[in-house]
Formats: sequence, structure tokens, C-alpha cells
Amino acid sequence: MVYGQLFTAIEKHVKLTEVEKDIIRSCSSVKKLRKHQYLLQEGNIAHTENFVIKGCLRSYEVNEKGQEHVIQFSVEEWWVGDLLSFLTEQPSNYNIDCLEDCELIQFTKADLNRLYDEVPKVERYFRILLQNAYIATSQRLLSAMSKTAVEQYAAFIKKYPHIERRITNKQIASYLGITPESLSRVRKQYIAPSKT
Amino acid sequence: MVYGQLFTAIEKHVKLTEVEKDIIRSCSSVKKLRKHQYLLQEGNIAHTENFVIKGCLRSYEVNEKGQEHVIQFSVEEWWVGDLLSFLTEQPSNYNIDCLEDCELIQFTKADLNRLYDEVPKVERYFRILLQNAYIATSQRLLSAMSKTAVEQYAAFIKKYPHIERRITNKQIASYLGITPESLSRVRKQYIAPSKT
DNA sequence: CGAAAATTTGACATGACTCAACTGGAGTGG
DNA sequence: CCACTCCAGTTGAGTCATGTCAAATTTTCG
Repeated sequence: MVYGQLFTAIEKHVKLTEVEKDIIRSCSSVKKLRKHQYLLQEGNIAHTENFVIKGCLRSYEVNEKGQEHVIQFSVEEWWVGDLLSFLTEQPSNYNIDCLEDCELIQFTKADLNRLYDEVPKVERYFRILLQNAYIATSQRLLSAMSKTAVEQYAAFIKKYPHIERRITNKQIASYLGITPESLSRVRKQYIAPSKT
Repeated sequence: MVYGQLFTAIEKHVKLTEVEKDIIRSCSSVKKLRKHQYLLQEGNIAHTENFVIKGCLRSYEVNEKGQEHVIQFSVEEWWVGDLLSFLTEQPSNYNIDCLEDCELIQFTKADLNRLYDEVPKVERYFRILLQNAYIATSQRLLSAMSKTAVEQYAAFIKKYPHIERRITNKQIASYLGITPESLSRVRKQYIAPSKT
């Protein structure tokens, strides 16, 4: 039942047999976390990659100057984790906490390597997933470099209207790389697109 | 001979048999381009992904305001192309031109799909490649958001000392998302690390 | 050699940040 | 259920980093 969302997500890219689904089930586990709990804290190694069944998480980094930067918000049907730490098994620079009560499907590195070998389609799925993530991040980078704060906010609202209602403006500001004060001013200028 | 660099690059991640190498050779072609020639122009579809044997290329986008933004410099042993256009077969928003005479190994989408099926190791290699690209882009994004121009320039020089000597400051400025004038001022402040 | 491009420099404009104060809503404990 | 605290959000004033525009200078390369 909980796996339905995961299989649907995977099957957008590759078809799975029942046997393969069973292997995937056996190579993962379900985890529940409450609001404010941490999935990962700076200095720890990310032992899992996680698929979100329910809830909303934020990944952020605290830089040398003490500033927090939100890297990503993750909601239902998205993946969350620190890929770098997961792959290298080195301590993470990221913090990931729950903005709402959450339910996740977790895969360890061993799980995933076993899956790659036993179900090559999963490796294909992850290649495609990474292609998309890479493209999305490249576009976000370009957007961050060339757009004003207003343009970025407008682009964010357009792209994530659903997420926008679930998180505070302070978090959005951190994601956009501007201060909460600036976002507040930006929001006054910004004419919201008409409600549905 | 020219394929030596490609095989070395792939074999950093997965071992190849001679048969597999032959398949790779048969699924690709070598292309030479002169300085100032375009590998890809905005509006065209990226029909190939390309491995650089020799030379240096720049990928850039021209935004609505007419500003050029360098997305990436690609030198020997790197890949270059527009993944989004390549995958979706939609017109590209990018321009890619040669900053030096170049030699590339090209793979079409059909080539690559055939390779993925015939040599699953290649799919693994690309998954790993994309993981690394995704991580690198994520870090660059964070850096662009939280660092001053001086810090960014210092980070760039530290990370790409080799590339730095092959391209103009104007290009570097565009890559960092600052104006050439700002870079010029930044360079005065910046104390170069001692030469080797 | 000479044209075109890159780089530097100066003066000035501006978008976003910092700091500080104030408002209002959410959550907590008595 | 009220009083209290905490924190998000807003607003104002002043500052600073970077951009813009223009001109001078140097370098590149045909």
C-alpha cells in the first residue's frame, strides 16, 4: 500500500514486474518521523536515500558565516537525502528536518547496490532521475545568477504553487538566497496570479 | 588511439572488456572543430553528447535581457552537450562554441540507448557521471548564493587553475555571474596563491 | 601594422543587506 | 481560558556590494 506511490513514480520511467516489486520491497524499509525531527544532521553520514510518501522536509546547509541556506524542499513522491555523503560515506554538511509529520521509504547503499545488480531497471530509473535533477539544478543556478529577487520569487511561486502554502516565507527566502526582509518587500511588489 | 582517453575515463568507474570497447567504438564517431566554430546553437536540437579529447569549449545561454551566462567550460576528458535538449529532442536554449581547436567523440541518442542495452556498464558509468555532475552543480549553486564575488573568484581559481589560463576573464566573469568590470576589481583585491 | 576585443578605471546608481523596532499569531503552561 | 513567550512577518533608516555607463589603455590576432 505505502509502496504504491513509489512504484507509480518508478513506472513513469521503467515498467516493473511483480517479482521486481517484491525485490524492491525487500530492499527497503518504511520510516515515520514527526515534525521538527531530523532525518540527517551535519557531521553524520547519510546512510539512506529516502522517498517521501507523506509530509514535507527541508534540506539546508549552515555556512561558515552562520547563514542557513535551504537547498531543497521535498514533498510527496520526491527523493530526499544527501547524495554526496551517501555515496562517499563521509560526514554530511547538510541538515534535513521535517516541516510536517513524515513517512519515508528508506534505501541504504547496500540495498541500492543490490537493487542495481538484481534489477537493472532500477539503475536506469536512477540515471533518469539524476538526469532530471541535474537539469533542474542547472536551471536553478542560471536563474539564481541572472534574476532579480522579484523575478526569482515569481518563478518560485509559478513552479511550486503547492509547496508555497506549506512552508513559511522565511524558508522560501532562504531557498531563494535572499533575506526574509527582502522577501517581505518583494511580496509587496509582486502581484499574485489570480486564484483558481 | 583517440579512444584511449575515453576508456580511461570510463574505467575509473567500471571495467571494460575488449569486446565492450569495440561496441563503444562502433557506437560513436570522432569530430573535429576549429576555434570559434559552434557545436550547438540556440534553437537547434542537441543530437549528440560529446566527450572532449582535445580543446576547450564553452556552453552559454543568452537570457531575455540579452545577458550571456556561461554555464560550463569543458576541457579534455569532460563531457559537453545540452542534456535537456538531447533527452527531450526539443530545441536547445544553449550555445556551445569552441574556445580552441577541438576534437570530440560523439554519441547520438540512438548510439547511447543501444549502448545502455548492450553494455549495461555504460549505463552505470553515466549514472555515476550524473551523480557527480549533480553534486557539483548543487555545490556551485550554494556557492553562488552565499559567497561574495571575491570568494567566488578565489574558489574558481582554486578549483580550476588549469582552465583559468586558457580562457579570458570576461568568460570567467560570465561563469561566475558577475560583470567583467567587477571581476577586474575583484582581481586587484585577490592575492594570487604562489605560483608553482 | 591595425582593427577588434579585452581589460582597467572612474563616477554614479541601485538592489539587497543589516540592524532595530514593532505587530500579530501560534503554542505553552498555569 | 487567559497570560506569556516566541517567532514569523513587516517596516524604516542607513550601508555596502555590485551593476551601469563611459572612456582610456592594453592585448590579441588577422
